[in-house]
Amino acid sequence: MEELQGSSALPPPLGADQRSSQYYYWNNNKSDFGGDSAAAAEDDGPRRRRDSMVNKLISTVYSGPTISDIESALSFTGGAGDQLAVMDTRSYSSTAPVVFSPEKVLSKMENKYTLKMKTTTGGNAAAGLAEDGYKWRKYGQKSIKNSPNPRSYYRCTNPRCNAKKQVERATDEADTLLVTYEGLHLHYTYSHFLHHQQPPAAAAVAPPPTTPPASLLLSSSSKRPKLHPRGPPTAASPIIVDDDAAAAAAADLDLLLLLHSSSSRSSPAQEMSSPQQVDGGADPAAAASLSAPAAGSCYFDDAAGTEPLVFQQQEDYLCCSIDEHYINIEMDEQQQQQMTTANGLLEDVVPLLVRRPCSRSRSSSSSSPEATAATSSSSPSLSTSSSSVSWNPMSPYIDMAILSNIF
DNA sequence: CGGATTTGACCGGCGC
DNA sequence: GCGCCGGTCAAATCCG
Ligand SMILES: [Zn+2]
Repeated sequence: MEELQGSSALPPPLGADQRSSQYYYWNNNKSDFGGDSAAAAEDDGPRRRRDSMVNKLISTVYSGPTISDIESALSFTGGAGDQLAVMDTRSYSSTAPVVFSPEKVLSKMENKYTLKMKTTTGGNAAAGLAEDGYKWRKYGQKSIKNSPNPRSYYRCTNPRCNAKKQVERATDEADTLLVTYEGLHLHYTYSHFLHHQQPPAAAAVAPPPTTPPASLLLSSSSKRPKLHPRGPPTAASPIIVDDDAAAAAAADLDLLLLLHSSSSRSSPAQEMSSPQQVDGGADPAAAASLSAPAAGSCYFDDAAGTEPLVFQQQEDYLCCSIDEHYINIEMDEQQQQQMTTANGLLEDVVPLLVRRPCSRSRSSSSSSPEATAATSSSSPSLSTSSSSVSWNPMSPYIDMAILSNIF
């Protein structure tokens, strides 16, 4: 794995292609990143900046889409650009039958978001997992037009999961990786089980009590889907339980579990408020750093809000703020720990968090260094300490849809 | 031997 | 319609 970039060539700064549209696109400014996974090799040097620095850098880098993009994207969902979120929520709402086909839903809308993270190795590496807790199999690598670094493509190894991610190294910062996630995992992370000790099998089979009848929603498409030549995959039908599947899924709890657990932490009622309402004013600049050692910033991929928004999770579990370009998420290590273990992944959780509007604040915290030196063998390892995320506006809706079906 | 990578071919979308 | 490009496939290869 590794290798890659010899990179010498250097890219013009810029700009060459940028499209902003409703798909994804991250920083257009500096257009190169790089990539590849594996963390490999990097590490040297004096690069260990404070996270705030990182955030700063990251922030300066972004120059993507704007509010209009969001709107257009949103309109796609049927809204007029603003509060449609609420509407959507409603429509999906509770009354909906418990039938939903993740495959369908997921395929329908784009669900992508990118994270910028420093390369650091985390403990998961040892377990052979990526920093994000999932296990990925690389299925391709390609060099990108104006980027010196190649982009690698990974797919979740879980047979019934079609989550994908692409990784490239940031152009200028060797220690920064841009990871774009696409699709939600239909299962818990492996680390989740690991942390719960107990044989995975046992854990998998015995979902937490609080769990809704998630088992009923397991995808019936057990392992077949993957590794199979392009067959009419979409034949997806409502999901039905399939004991088989359940059994097979060692680490395969349903997505629902994940969503449920994370959402349970906040008042559902609040969820109804419009997720992306824009409120003018607010100076992003005013940032109060919380006592969060770790912070990450996220920005919309295709849609960068122009107005600062801030969302905060209720139990002060997390705090997110969105300024012109990104959403900053703050949490301490403990929280991160929880997020990545008990609740699934940051990756999955983020979209949910964003749905909770709240007070505004900005982040700028520094995090504790903590990096472990290990090197992971599988997929790139990233540090959880700081990351910026950007996702397509659409993604929240997916969650919403699913959630509402649950509640 | 099985699973993960590597890597060039293949393909579909898009802009010209 | 053509060619550029990013994303995937898949055969060959690597590795434990
Ligand atoms: Zn997965």
